[in-house]
Amino acid sequence: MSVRLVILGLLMEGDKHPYEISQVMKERVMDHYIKLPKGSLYYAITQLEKKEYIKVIETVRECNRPEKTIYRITEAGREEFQRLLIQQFTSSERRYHPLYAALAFAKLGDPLQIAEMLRIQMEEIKAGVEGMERIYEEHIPQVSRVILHMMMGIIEIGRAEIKWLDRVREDALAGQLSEVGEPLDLTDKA
Amino acid sequence: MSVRLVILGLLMEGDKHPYEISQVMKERVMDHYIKLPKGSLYYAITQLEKKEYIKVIETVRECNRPEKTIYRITEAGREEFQRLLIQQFTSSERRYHPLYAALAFAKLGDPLQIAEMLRIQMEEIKAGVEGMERIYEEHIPQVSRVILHMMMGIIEIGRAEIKWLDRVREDALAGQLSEVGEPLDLTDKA
DNA sequence: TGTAAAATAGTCAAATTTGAATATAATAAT
DNA sequence: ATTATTATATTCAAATTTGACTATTTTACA
Repeated sequence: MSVRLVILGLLMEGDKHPYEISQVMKERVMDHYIKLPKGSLYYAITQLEKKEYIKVIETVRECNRPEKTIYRITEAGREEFQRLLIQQFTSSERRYHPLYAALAFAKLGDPLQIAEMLRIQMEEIKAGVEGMERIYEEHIPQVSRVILHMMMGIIEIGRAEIKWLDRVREDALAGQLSEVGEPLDLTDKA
Repeated sequence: MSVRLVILGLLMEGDKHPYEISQVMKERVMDHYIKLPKGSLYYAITQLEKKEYIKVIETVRECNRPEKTIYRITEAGREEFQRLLIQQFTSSERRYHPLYAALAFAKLGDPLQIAEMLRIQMEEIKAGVEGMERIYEEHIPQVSRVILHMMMGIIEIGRAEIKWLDRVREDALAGQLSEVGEPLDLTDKA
């Protein structure tokens, strides 16, 4: 799972406590492209410690704050990281867009309501793409090309989704979603 | 969750036993765009029955096969279906490509190995897209436009991913993934 | 004729994910 | 001065997912 990859990857740079991992991810806008809920973070930390891929270095208490438990990656952890990196690169996990399931049953819903919901979806995706475009521009001088590539991937996949949903929405507005035997017109109007 | 939507959606067409739901999904190639492992299917059935969205109609035993428990959707179930359909259409669940996490830590891996893994990924995606293109062509005369739209979405998102990964791979081969401050060249070479 | 594979139908323990709850301190706002 | 919000830091129960296992029948095939 990517959670472990991220934890080990960030610990490769230096010792950290779990909350700090979460912070670093935000600073580097990783939370925009990697999912890591807190529950999963602490759970994964426990698992990694059990398997001795990481170990506790010290527990610090500043002021009256809760204790911070600082972890360090072990030699076995570094090997595990390489394994996980390859696994992540070769993962053939399929991703299912929630709208696939929705569209599969669209005939049982109200076309105009569907058109409206698609419009909102498109706006959300557009907002996400524009946000990532800004982040991309800001990061050009600072980050490596591979990170820029990754961001550009998010942008272009988002753009493809918008084009796609725009066609579906037009059809919904025209009340043609349920028509059978009519091939789609895919001429690019953009 | 989409599992419940699918179960209720298929039961809207008529009574079925769990295994039959699984079969119908395969016949309609839904397994290509909706994830529904068996464990989750039976779990969801139990949950839906608890909440009385579906009820047992009869248990049949043919020959010496295991019993088939046949379910029917209730009136409350039909209402729940409409609720779930809207929820699915308005879901803003973000989808995280496994390669995002992989690329975020690519600097800690071997560039040539990464290029090779990206090549394999691209081939897998290409195979998926070509498979869906065939399914699309075959289904044109039989299914509603909304289903064609959905399939075309899968195809076009896949194509966008291939173009994206092709650029990343070129950079990996050129050993440029870790370079900082170099904007990407996005001129379309296709 | 034997035997391997695929289809039928479902169960279950274990791993994981989710999201809310806990507790305190610092900062901002009215 | 008081209230609200954000930040720090973690825990936990409950819901869900996974994937392997059970058991039988039918079909393919050598």
